[in-house]
Amino acid sequence: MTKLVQSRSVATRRRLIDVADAIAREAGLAALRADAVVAAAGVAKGTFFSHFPDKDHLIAVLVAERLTYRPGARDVDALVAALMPVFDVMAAEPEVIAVLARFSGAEGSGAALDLAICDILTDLAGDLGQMQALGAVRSEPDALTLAEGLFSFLMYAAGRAQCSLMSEEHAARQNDARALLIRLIGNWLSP
Amino acid sequence: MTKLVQSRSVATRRRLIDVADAIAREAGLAALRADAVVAAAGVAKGTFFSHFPDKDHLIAVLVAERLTYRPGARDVDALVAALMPVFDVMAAEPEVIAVLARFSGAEGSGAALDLAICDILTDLAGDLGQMQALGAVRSEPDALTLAEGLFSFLMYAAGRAQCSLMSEEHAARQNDARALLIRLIGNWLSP
DNA sequence: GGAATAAATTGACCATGGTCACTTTGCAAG
DNA sequence: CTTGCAAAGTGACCATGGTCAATTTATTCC
Repeated sequence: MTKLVQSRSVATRRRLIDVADAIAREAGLAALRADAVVAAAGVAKGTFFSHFPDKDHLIAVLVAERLTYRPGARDVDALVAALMPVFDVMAAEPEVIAVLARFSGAEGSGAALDLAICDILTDLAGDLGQMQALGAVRSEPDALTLAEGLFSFLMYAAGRAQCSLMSEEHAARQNDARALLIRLIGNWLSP
Repeated sequence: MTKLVQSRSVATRRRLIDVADAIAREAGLAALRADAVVAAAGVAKGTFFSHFPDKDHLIAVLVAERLTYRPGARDVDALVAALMPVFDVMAAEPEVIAVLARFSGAEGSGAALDLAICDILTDLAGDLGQMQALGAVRSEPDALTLAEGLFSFLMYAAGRAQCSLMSEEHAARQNDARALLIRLIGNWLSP
């Protein structure tokens, strides 16, 4: 009664993801076209959508592979530093937030992304638990709740970082959002 | 050098919004089709997109009109109660979150939605300022920062409330998300 | 090997959002 | 009134995401 997946299938799936990742890194997620992926991967359109319910699910996989949190922080500054790579990925392109907003909740929708987020929350909660024991952060809400709060700040600040305009002003907004994020985190964790 | 907008134009725009709102309330935002709006409003497709850069901008207007916060809360419980209508709107349909995620940041993108959110943040900050003076909430971060934190919790919890499945399980998730939200808010505001 | 069944893939086709060169309408000055 | 110009509106057309009945490829069992 198991599904029985052929190796050919996982290879095709892998190829689709890799090709899409290459295009996305080259031209940005916004420029990702299903046709282009399909052409570069050497498969038909239908194959794409038999592997992913829709394009966003593929993007979710790409985003999931980008989102990584390195655990080990034992004070707030280190934690903030460790969260910056996550924030940078979130704030880099509007599509990331769109996909996060769509899949960050409903278990079983964005599969890969769900898992990635879940992992991050777990790792974060782990670190926060340690920090609570050390008295580095407030002890009142449980570590997981603290972690969820942090994650919501990340998403909010990343949304704030988006800007339709270019370079200079964009950089300014990024900094604004980063400052906002750090302020929120500080106040959220302080004992 | 002012733009000079004809009354005919504002009438058309209003009609588009009203028609779209009617359809959205009847069949849901997900079922909103540009063609349907255009047909019901009695205008051509091009007119739609000369009034709104894309469909999301129209949806943003609809959402903006739904989002309202009644100021006046002087303790945390009252505040939570006052935020529930906002949460309900956010959590009602996935499209709401999508549009919020896209427009909640970049000033000048979602115009109407930007303003609505800005209003809410201002009103919230006002109430929080009063509450700080009364000692009902922590006084350390400024009221606006507290308000932004609350808003980020709202969005996060609303995202969590989404579920691909139906009625019963959906209701359960809604409650989970609501409990999460209340927990986050409580810990965020407690002195 | 050769059915029989299941998994994977195909590509023509459709739905829908969005564009743009052109037409029509409103308005102000002569 | 008419002429000129800007605002508003039009609809054929295009781009792209997504569908599905039909086809090809793998696997299992005899």
